[in-house]
Amino acid sequence: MLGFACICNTLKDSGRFKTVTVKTLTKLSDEDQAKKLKATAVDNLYNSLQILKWCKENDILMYRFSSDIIPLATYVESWHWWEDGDVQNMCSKIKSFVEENKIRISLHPDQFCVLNSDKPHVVQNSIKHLEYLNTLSNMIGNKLLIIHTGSTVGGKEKAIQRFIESFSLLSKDIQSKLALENDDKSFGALDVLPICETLGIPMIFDIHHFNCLNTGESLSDLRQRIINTWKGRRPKMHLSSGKTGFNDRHHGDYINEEDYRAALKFAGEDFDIMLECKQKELALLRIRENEACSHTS
DNA sequence: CTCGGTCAAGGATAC
DNA sequence: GTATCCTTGACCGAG
Repeated sequence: MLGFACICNTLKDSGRFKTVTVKTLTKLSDEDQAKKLKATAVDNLYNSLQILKWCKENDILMYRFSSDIIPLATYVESWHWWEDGDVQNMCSKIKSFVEENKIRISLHPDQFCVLNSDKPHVVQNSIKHLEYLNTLSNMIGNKLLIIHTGSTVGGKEKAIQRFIESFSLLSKDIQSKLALENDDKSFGALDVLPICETLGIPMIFDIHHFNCLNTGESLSDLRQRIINTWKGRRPKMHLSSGKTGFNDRHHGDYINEEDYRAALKFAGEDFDIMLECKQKELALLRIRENEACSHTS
């Protein structure tokens, strides 16, 4: 099964997300601030639902939500978004739709969520960010929050220890949703696997990140260990192509043929594949077209 | 209207 | 320490 992330180009404006800047917000009265934040949040939730419906119509049953649905979620104290009736209403519509259609959903915190930072305030902010995403997750029926290990300050060993310490500070609810993904610069598959095994959380295998960062380990050696971290749940992996070549860290617009074949080979019958390329759903549709062509020829 | 500098949030790197 | 870049999509002020 294939899925895509965040934006749906096909839906034009209703396939994207709006946000609010602090600069704009501070020019408004308290009342107008709440109005603006609410209008944006409800709009973003509505658009998320439109994308899910589009997915269903197109037989795409895996989707990753934008993490920016609630604007300035952990920054503004004046509006309790989770207590807003209209927000709750939109969330429950999303939750029902996801459950009825068995769509596999997930959320990624942004890059500034660094659980293993050496700066205590950064860890606190990261936990706040995860708490926001966890609350939203419970409202829309999401069970998977995918994060990276984070910083390497002080060396990888110490950084991993800090990650494990921060993990222990999280609520059980958040812990049960977290999955850890290998990255392309610092923490490779062989760094992430032991952390996942220690903490008992699933590992998201990103095959493009693996291509950018590995120490010569073979895919076949990793495969079963990764599957084991999912403890019977169906594993999920990420796929993208380098913009200018095999191990260019920048993501390309589409998935190229060789990368797709390699991912399919790794996935076998076991993994769902989340596409992470610039052209989102268009890349997924292109893969399908190519497969249809090769079947008929 | 379009364009391009800017934006809550962190980190890595070079000096 | 400080400056600068990484990186993403949308904002927003200038023209």
